[in-house]
Amino acid sequence: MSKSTAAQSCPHNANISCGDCRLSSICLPLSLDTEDIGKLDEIVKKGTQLQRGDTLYKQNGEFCSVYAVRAGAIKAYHIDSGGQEQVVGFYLPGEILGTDGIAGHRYNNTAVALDTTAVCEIPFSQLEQLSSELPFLQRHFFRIMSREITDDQKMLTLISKNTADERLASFLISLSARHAQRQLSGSQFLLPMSRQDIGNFLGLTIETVSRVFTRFRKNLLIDVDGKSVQILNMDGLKDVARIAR
Amino acid sequence: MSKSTAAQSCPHNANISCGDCRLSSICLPLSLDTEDIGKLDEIVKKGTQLQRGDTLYKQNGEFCSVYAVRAGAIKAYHIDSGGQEQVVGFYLPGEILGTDGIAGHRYNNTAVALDTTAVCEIPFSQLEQLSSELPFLQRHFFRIMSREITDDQKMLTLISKNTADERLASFLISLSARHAQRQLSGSQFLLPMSRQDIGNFLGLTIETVSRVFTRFRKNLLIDVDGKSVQILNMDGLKDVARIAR
DNA sequence: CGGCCCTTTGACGATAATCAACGGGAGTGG
DNA sequence: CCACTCCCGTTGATTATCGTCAAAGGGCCG
Repeated sequence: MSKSTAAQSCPHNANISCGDCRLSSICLPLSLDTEDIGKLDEIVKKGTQLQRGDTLYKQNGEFCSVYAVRAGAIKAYHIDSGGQEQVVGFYLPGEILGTDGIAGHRYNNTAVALDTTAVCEIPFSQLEQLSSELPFLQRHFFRIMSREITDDQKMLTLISKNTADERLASFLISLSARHAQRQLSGSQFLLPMSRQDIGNFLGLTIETVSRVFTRFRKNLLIDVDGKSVQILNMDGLKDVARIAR
Repeated sequence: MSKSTAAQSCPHNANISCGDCRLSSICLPLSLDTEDIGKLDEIVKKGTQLQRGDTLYKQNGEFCSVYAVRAGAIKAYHIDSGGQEQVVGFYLPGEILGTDGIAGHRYNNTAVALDTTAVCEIPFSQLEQLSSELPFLQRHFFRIMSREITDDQKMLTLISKNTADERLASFLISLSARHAQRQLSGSQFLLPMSRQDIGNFLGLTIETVSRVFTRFRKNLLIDVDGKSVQILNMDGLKDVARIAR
C-alpha cells in the first residue's frame, strides 16, 4: 500500500476539489450545518492512494476503519474455510466498503485495488462516537449498511435465479448506472476488473463470461474490446436482464 | 396478523419469563446497567403473536420497526421487478429482522410466519434515538447489521460455488448450530419451512432438494421424515458441506 | 370419502462447467 | 530488436449437474 503525495492536499488542505473524500463520500445530503460538516471532516483521515494490486485491508485483519472510494476501483473478496474465493463486491468512487468488519472486529473480506485508486479512511471508533452526537450521521450510516444488505440480497437473487446472460446483462447495467450517477458516460466505460473477477462475482466461469460477451456483441447489444465496453442497445440489454426498461 | 393474549404479559408484566423479548433478543451482553436496560425495555413494544402464514410486514410497506423473534420462525422473501421470488432468510428465536427497510424507508422484503410465532416490535425511530444516548446500543445495532451483511455474503458463496449436496448440508448444519445456541438439540429438530422454501433459499428446485434429502438418508447422514430431521453423522455432513469438522 | 397440497421418484433435456487448444499483448532477457 | 514466456481472453468439444416434465403416494381438511 503506497501513500500518494497528491492525497496530502486532501481533505484538510482545501486547495483541490475533494468532493468524494468528504461528506459526499458517504452520500450525505448536501444541506448540512457547516459546523457538523467540520466535525465529520475532522475524523476523515488523509486519503490514501493505492496502486493496482495493493491491498487495502485483509480478511481477518483487525477492523479499524471503513473506507470511501474517491477514485479508481476496489474488489472485495472472501475466502471461506474450504479455500473457495468469492468476490462479494466491486466498489467505485462514492461507495463505502469495510462495513463487513464491524460484527467480528475483523474484516471478513480482503479488499484490493483494481486500478490506481484513492480512498479516504474513516476510523470506525470515531465514526461511532460522532454518530452519537450527530443523529443525521447515525441514521446515514444505518442506511449505508442497510443498502449493503439489500444489494447483497439482490445479488443472491441474481445468482440463484438468473441465467448467465441475465447475470452479465444486469452487471453491465449496474456498472452503467453507477457511472452515470457520477456524471460519467453510462454507455461507454472501462471494466476495471478481469473476466475472472466478473465470473467469480457472478457465479460463472471465465469461459462462460467470455462466451456471453461474444453473444452480446453478435447481437449488437454491446461493443466489447478487452476492458472497454460500449453499450449499443440499453433497452435490449434490459430486456435480456429482464429489468423493466 | 393476530394479537395473542399470552403476549400481553410481555415484556412489562413480568409474570412470565420473557428472555428473548428483552435485551437478549438483540444478543446484548448481559452485564448492563439496570437503568439502561429499563430504557431499552421501554421502547420494545408489546409482543405480537402470528399464526402460520400471517404477514409481519410487506415488501414496499412503510418501514417503522425491526423485529426480534421470540418463538417460532419467520421467512423473509423478496419479489423482484421480474416477478421472481427469492427467500433471503429464515429467522429463528433470538434473531432480528427488518433491517433491510432502513435504507429506503420501506421494507425490501416480505416477512411471513412459518409457524405460530411470537415477535417483539422495536420501533426504529426510538431505537435510533436511544442508540444516540447509549453507545453500547448503537454499537450493537451496527454489529447486528454487519452480521446480516456477512451472512448474506456467505449465502452468496454457498449458492454460487457449491453443489446441491453442499448447499443442503450447509443449511442443515446452520440450522443445527442455531438450535444448539438456544440450548435445544442440535441433532434433532423440525424444519419449519417447506421443501419449496428450502429450495428457493438455496437456489435449487424442490425436486433437487427432495433427491438430496433422500441421498443423505441413504448415506445414513440424516434421518428425514417430513419436517422432522435427525442428524445421524454430523462429521459426515460437515465433510459433504466441506466445512472443517 | 374426495380433493388438495406437499413430497417423492423417474425420465429426459438444457445450461453451464470442464477439458483443451490457440491467439494476442505485455514484460523480460538475450 | 527479436525471441521467449506468461497471463489473459477466446473458442470449440464434451460432460455433468441440475432443471423440467410427468406421475404417483401420503397426509390433512372439509
